[in-house]
Amino acid sequence: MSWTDERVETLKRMWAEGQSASQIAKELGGVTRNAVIGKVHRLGLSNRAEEGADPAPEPVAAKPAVAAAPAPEPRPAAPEPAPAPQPKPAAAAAPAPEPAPEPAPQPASFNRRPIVPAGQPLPPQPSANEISPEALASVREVEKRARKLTLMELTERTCKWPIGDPATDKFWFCGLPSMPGKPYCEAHVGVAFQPMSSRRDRRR
DNA sequence: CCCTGATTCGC
DNA sequence: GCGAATCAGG
Repeated sequence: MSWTDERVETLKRMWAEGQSASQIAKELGGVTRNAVIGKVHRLGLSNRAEEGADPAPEPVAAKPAVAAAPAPEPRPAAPEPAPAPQPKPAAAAAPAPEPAPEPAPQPASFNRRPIVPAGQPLPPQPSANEISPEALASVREVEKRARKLTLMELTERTCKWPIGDPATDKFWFCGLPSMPGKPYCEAHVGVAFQPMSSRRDRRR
């Protein structure tokens, strides 16, 4: 495999999106993460910091709150890392039809209903059970940081907790590092595997 | 161990 | 220019 313009484009885009070298390598295929990193350096885009903006520390979170209610910040607007609107540098004479990937417009006749996959491989949703407030808060927090992987992107070590409605585009898998030997990340393990007890003492 | 990026250096 | 091997770290 060689670094064609197209592949370099993908590399640039994904790197700008903050994807890891290994993820990019996986996407491109035929190259290792080393190759990707090497290319990144040769292209001189090693430094992901674009502007002289603040160093913006990584959103360190995820610790399931040991003491004191976490009181999760009501962060209303999901920042959505959608960067790089691809500044088109004035394409000269080219008409450039631009394929425009329209995301399947729903016909008005489309009847939406609360379809639930019925399959039982899906883990219990947080709302379906009594979850400890800590675990719940942790899950909410972690879902904001989900890597939003597709089914194909899951590996043995990525959290397979589904997020969103499978019937819509708003569906993905958590994708954060899973606990060794478990299918989910720490937060989701917390809500997936319950001791099952809470309602045991319902006295008659 | 799993993963990350950074660097070196023979090709 | 390329990228495996290696280094340095989380």
